[in-house]
Amino acid sequence: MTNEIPSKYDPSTSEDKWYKYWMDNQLFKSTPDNRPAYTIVIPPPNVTGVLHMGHMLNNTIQDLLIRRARMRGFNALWVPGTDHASIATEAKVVQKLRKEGVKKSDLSREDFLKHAWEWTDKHGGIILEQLKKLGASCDWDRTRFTMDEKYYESVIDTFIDLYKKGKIYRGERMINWDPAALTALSDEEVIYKEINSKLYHVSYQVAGTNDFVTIATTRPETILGDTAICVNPKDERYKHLHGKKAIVPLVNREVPIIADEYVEMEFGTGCLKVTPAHDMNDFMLGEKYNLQIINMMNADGTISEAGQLYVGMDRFEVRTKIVEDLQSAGALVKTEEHINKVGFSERTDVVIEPRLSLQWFVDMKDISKPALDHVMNDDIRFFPPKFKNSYRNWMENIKDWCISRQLWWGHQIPAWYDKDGNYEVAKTEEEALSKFQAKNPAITKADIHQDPDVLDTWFSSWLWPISVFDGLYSEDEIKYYYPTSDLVTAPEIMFFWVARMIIAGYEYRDELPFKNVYYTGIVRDKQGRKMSKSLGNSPDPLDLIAKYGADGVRVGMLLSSPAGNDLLFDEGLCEQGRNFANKIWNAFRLVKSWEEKVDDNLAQPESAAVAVNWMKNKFNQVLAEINDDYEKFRINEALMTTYKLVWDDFCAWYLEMVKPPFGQGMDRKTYQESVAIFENLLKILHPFMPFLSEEIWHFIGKRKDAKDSICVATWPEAAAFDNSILNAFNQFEQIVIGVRNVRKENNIANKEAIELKINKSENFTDAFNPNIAHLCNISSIEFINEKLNGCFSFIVEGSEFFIPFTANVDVEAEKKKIEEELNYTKGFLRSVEGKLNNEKFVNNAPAPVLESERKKQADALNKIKLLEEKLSSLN
RNA sequence: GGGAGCAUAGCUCAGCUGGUUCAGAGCAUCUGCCUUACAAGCAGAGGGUCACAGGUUCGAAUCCUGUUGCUCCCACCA
Repeated sequence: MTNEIPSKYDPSTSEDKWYKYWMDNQLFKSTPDNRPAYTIVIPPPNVTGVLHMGHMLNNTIQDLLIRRARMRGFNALWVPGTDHASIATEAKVVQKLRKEGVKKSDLSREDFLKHAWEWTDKHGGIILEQLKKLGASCDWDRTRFTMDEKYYESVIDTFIDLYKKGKIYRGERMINWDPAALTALSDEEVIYKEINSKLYHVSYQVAGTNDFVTIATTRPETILGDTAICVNPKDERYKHLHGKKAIVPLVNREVPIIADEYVEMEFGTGCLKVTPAHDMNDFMLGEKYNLQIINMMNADGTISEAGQLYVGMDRFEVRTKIVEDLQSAGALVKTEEHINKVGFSERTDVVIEPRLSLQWFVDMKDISKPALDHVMNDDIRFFPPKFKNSYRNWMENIKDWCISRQLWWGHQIPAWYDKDGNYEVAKTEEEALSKFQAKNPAITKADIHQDPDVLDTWFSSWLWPISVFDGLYSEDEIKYYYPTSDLVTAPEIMFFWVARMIIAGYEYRDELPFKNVYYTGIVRDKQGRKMSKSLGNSPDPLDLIAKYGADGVRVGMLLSSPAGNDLLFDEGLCEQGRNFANKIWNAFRLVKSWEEKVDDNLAQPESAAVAVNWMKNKFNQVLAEINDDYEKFRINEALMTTYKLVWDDFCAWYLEMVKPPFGQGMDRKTYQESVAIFENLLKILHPFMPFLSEEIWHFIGKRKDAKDSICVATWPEAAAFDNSILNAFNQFEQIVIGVRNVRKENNIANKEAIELKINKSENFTDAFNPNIAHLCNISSIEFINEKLNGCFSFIVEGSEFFIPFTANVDVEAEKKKIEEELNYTKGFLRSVEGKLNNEKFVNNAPAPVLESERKKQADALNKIKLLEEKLSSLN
């Protein structure tokens, strides 16, 4: 029978089968009942995204947590879904249209959105299908999308609510402007890169004199917008200039020379040109000194009419041109090489332009307070906790959130404007109109228009843990599932997303959105580079699954990724996972083969009874460790502990101990016990390896009915364990290793039965005697009270073990070995006695430590005695 | 510039509030084995001044100080 089961586990035939089985039997479905809820909401991937290694790691961990919770009797719900990813998706649609020769500006908003929805329908959900390959046990009937009708509504309601509370305002601010996407970006969407650029020294004439003052700038094109020169008030070099005016070259504008501590005297010339419309800090100076603001650039990065010169030219062309012109005008003093950091758009990778514009903001100061406090006091726990520091740092210095984006794909801002620029925030056009009419009855629909901008994507995803339930389901559902239990995400989006969800949670439910946040690391390649599509160093997760099986990949990913630490990914890890699956598979083949060997006439051998008892205790001991690891989110530890339990304790020791001798039958009791133990192992393996564990589950032991899936099997109950049997096993293990070493060193074949004589010490336990004979091919065990000559021997815990010499004995090698052990033990004794002879140690060390040192001393003395006797017996 | 963290075997990491010769695990490496579940396997072995220098202590990988090297986050100097 066994030979009908292939010796290699083949995931490809089993994985799709079991996923279908889970779906058919609706095992991932959740509706409220009287069990406690355990909820995870997926960090929604971009709707048109494709699964990458980061998703793999992240979702494997979520699946692991949810599967374990399900088995532990929780009503486990994992809510899947996708994010509309406003700017990323819009950029892709624009790009696709461009390839078709269509410009966004040629389309109406409605037509563009039609294309965007087509794109979304075509690519959306691919990633969710990929997650199924991984084994993700989401309740797919609850799949949500941030642009679903109900979700859309809750986003709009939130905006209106915050506006009414005075937490949303509209204001003219310096924002990060993406001149390619033509939209504002939040600070978090700007990537700073070090760039080799040039520092241009340009001289400005001091008005009414023949004096010149030299400034340094990396952006000479902004000279067109200069409205001041600034020096440090303490700077002796420039004191004579205070209150004077300077003439901006080329445009010949007179601007004030102001003094402010902001200027660093050491940098450049210590003299700064001020362009309030095109630099964050200059804007600040502009406000402080009431400077003129000249917006000399258009939205697309070309020079505006206000710039006077180079109108319509691109900002980078102008940079080259203006340098030439400054040179011809004799205003360019010199050019230095300079490394500085320049902000780039995360999405379009063009240089960000600081830009003054009217945008919508959320006032974060008050609403973020509870979110800070509840993380700091561990109401919401972070794993690893070190991330609390950066969280605190960000929250304490939180700035208002610019939430408007000049895009079409997203939640359109519910504000309407009349022709004079007055606005009303309302849910519908009708409502807005009536608000306008209350002030001016003459206004008609034709006079007002909705704000064309949409909201920042994160303004919808910050509601995710609430809004996946909100609207579609009853308030009872939210009460049941919210707060969710654990959130698994990347530290990179701690501010974008995690912090804001916590803020929204307290603002809208007056409660935390989740209890624990587990931060995964970044998946890197062997050289430590982040795995990314553009670098081409990321394997396709689906290829990996095809090669190693989903279980193999899951194990591979989890083996080396402690919370918050980066995962250095290497295919070897998946190989290890696959090998582990195969090991379990073969253990299954062995146990399965016993099924038909069961002989009711056979009594359970004593060795098997001992092994079963030990294995049960061992299991309980390890289970306690694993449960503890899970509590602390030490997932890789839980896996490694499980791995060793299965591979070493179960396969290498237990199965060998209960395996009947060749050609003999199996007693029913041992068989049943073995199946029961195996089933328990499968249960703790299931969160790591859902497919394999399900496959074996159905072919070992009896299943009640079709729905008797391991997914819903009960997690083993933690039970007490007997340390004495575990200690006895350790002694037994050393004895077996001792015998194996004697065999190996002296070329005694395993097939050759040998005699073993034991001179017991008081520490010797008899519990495993039958197993020694069984595992080591011992023909007879005899207990003696003397030293034997002419034997190989070894010592375990004071007991001496003798194996009669065979023909090919190497006495010298044997002596050398004993001498080595003797030296080691003497050295050990010296170190122990060194302590014990130290008066200060004896006086200061606590009693238990002293006692243990004394015991070590006694044991060592005894061992030395035995070894010396042994050595002399060989002479 | 501000903040956080890290440095232990070739690699990835454990090592909790100082106390087993405390220096560990897995992988990798090496040496034997196709032993009737598994060569995707079995049995063994080697491998580390715990970054460096001081200090506290009877005792330090563990606590303190400094040095060096690395990583991340935040801010952004024209």
